[in-house]
Amino acid sequence: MPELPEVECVRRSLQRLVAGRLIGAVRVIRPDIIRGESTPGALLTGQRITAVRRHGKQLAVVGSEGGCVCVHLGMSGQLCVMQGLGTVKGSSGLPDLPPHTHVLWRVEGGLAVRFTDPRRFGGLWTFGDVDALEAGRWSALGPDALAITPRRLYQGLSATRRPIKAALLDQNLVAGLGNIYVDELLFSARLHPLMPAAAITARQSSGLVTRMRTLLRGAIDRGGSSLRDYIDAESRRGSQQTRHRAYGRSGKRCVRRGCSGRIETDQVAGRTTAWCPGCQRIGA
DNA sequence: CACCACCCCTGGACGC
DNA sequence: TGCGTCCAGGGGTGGT
Repeated sequence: MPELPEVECVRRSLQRLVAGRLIGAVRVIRPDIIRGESTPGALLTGQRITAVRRHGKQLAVVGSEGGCVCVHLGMSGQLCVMQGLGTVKGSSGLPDLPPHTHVLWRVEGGLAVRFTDPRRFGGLWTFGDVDALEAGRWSALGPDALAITPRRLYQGLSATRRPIKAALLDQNLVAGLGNIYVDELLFSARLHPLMPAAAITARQSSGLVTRMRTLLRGAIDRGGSSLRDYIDAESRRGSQQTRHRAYGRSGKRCVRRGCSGRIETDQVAGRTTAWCPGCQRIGA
């Protein structure tokens, strides 16, 4: 579900609400979504949350004893802070949890953080420390999409024969873009999704980096794209979906002034891809 | 090595 | 109302 802007919004809301607080207990409802050690200690019980970090679409909750839990939301995952758990609710003494809640952390101050994921494409990965996460799970990821340099993107794109859409979706090349934001980025840069990645010029590549930053930062400012079920850790929806110019606009008129094209869709790199045949070109 | 097809799961929208 | 089909923002893996 979530791409870089949505994951960053979750990170910020978690940071605001639970950073500095002590994790009191953890309840694991579905153990099979956890990879690595799944003891209470590995899940940060007894540790204070010192930071919530992000690389691409992945989050890492870091504990005061060095422990680290990497969270990947997949397509349908949510990390949500629940409030008002200071008092006992219901006869069971447990809060009403939404379906598909797999892990629940109790946090100091009557709070709880729940990980919910109906499709279970997401999951949790525990590490002894941040270094182990970076040397392990995050080591193959490319630079974060908000930090990649024009030179690095150019090198990455030049080295593959794939269409540019497939290359930009590859998290090992650049981390954080998904199907929505790649289509929006290519629309913004007027590049056709089937253009061979290696055909890009250094100039076009640095233009892509500039547009990528503007697009992603703007989306973060608007709280991300809420197409169906995306909400941040405070259950807030975003509004970036109202700004999409290619994604989800199949058959509609291109919004560019002077362009008479209609948005077309087809499968590229196994994903539904939307572009304007009028202003997105393979060459120049 | 690089790439593609396929698989993993559930829920919502739609057609009959 | 109910059932079948298709589709969805994620990634990993095995085969060519």
